[in-house]
Amino acid sequence: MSKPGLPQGTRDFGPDTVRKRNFIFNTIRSIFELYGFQPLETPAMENLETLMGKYGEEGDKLIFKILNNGLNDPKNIEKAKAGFENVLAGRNDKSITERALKYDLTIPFARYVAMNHGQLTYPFKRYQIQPVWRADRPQRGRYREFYQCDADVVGSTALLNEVELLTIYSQVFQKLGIDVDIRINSRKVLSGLAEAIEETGRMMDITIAIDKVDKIGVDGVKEELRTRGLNDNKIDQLNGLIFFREENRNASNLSKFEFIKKSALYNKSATLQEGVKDIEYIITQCEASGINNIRIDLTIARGLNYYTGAIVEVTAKGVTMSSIGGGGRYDDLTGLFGVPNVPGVGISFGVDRIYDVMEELKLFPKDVQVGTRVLFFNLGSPESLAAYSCMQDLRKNNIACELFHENSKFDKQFKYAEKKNIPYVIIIGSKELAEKTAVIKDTRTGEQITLPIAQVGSFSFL
RNA sequence: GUGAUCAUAGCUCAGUUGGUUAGAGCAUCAGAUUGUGGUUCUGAGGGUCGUGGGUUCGAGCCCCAUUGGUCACCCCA
Repeated sequence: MSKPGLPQGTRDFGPDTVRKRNFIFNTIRSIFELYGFQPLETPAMENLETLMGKYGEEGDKLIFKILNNGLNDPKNIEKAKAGFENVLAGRNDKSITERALKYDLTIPFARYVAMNHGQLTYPFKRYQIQPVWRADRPQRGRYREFYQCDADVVGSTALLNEVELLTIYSQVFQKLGIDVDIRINSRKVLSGLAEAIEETGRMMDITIAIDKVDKIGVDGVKEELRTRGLNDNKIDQLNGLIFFREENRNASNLSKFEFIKKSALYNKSATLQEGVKDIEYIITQCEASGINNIRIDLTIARGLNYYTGAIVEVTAKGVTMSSIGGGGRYDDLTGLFGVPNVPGVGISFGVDRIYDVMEELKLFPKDVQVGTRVLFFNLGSPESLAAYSCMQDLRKNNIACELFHENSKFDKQFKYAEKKNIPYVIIIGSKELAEKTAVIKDTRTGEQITLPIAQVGSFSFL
């Protein structure tokens, strides 16, 4: 038997980590609930065909496929061999695999909406907190199993939904203490730009290229556009807007809008105008309610295929970590599953990256580590029986406590309390037992008081 | 999927051009100290050097493969 291990890109979470993660989950969940979203859960696996083709070419490659059972059954072997040839040719084959681990929460949600659209009350607002899996090569901030926390609204085209979702972003990150940039763009703007330079078919090429401006700079983007088949004339037309980002990074949103509207391309595409107006509305509304960390950014693209309207991406300031949240509007996601005309918009929180950011910036409050509030010392048989009954009284009052498992030295029992970050110890020894008292000690301050045992239950362990 | 880099005690790491029984700090356990901890002192346990091959008289060190971590690309939460 060799040493046990974990599959690449997966992790165990110890007690401390789980508590910190729960702090994030609880924060997000409470805000989702506050805004009227309802919980939903879907299976870890979906039928492969539900997922395929929804995330772009790259996305399809990263879907974890599940091998069918019973391939070695004599009656399946011939079919499996033929199917495997198909797989080797780079295609999927139902005789080999027909299920896969879910890749995100949005597509399974769309599948759910399509299956239940008759029963749902629209607009349907749901939130979902579950793991997803991607067969990516792991690196910083990238895992093969990670949690997403999504909130989506389907059945409404109102931009008010976008405003509300952005408000949720703002509020959650404020509660977590993370200073963030929320960048917004619209697929309409991107496709409008492609339309304006008469390259409608190259919209993805254009967006992928300009999305890299942070990394490779303006000249790099131009080169990338060139290799993706745009001629210099068209690149120059886009150039103004690419430079727009570089040179006016910190300009106000208002001046950015003016800049875009002045652009020669603006009048060439109704889609572009529509996109700009959408964003203008969203930002104006957000700013009106005091949210001022949303910036228009023409270079965010978002890789997922299904977005059609506003798109948004959240990054943390002060750390080198890619986006910790993202989302956008999709006009017809359920159409892929046979139910047309159900528009939606949603956001996602990447809990694992949020965790990494909070760890790096030391943003977790100290008290998330407190589980047990009171440790009863074990000082012998009759003493521990008295302690046990006192402890049960506290537990009835909802105070988490435990009795040290054996009669060990004081030193050892104190160290246990210290390690587990337990704020109070209660000492009932032979002297206290005789006097029917207990010593309550605050391990943080070292202060201690002696109380009659009967009064311990009414002590406030803060 | 492509490329780079790393892997030595529970943790963080030393380990010289390949040379005898592989070290330190922290942690753990025991004792100095049998009712008030986090200090100090003394001692102890713990590693077939990620795994599998190879070169060599001899490998923690060199070579190949493999697994895992990290980083970049691709892409993304």
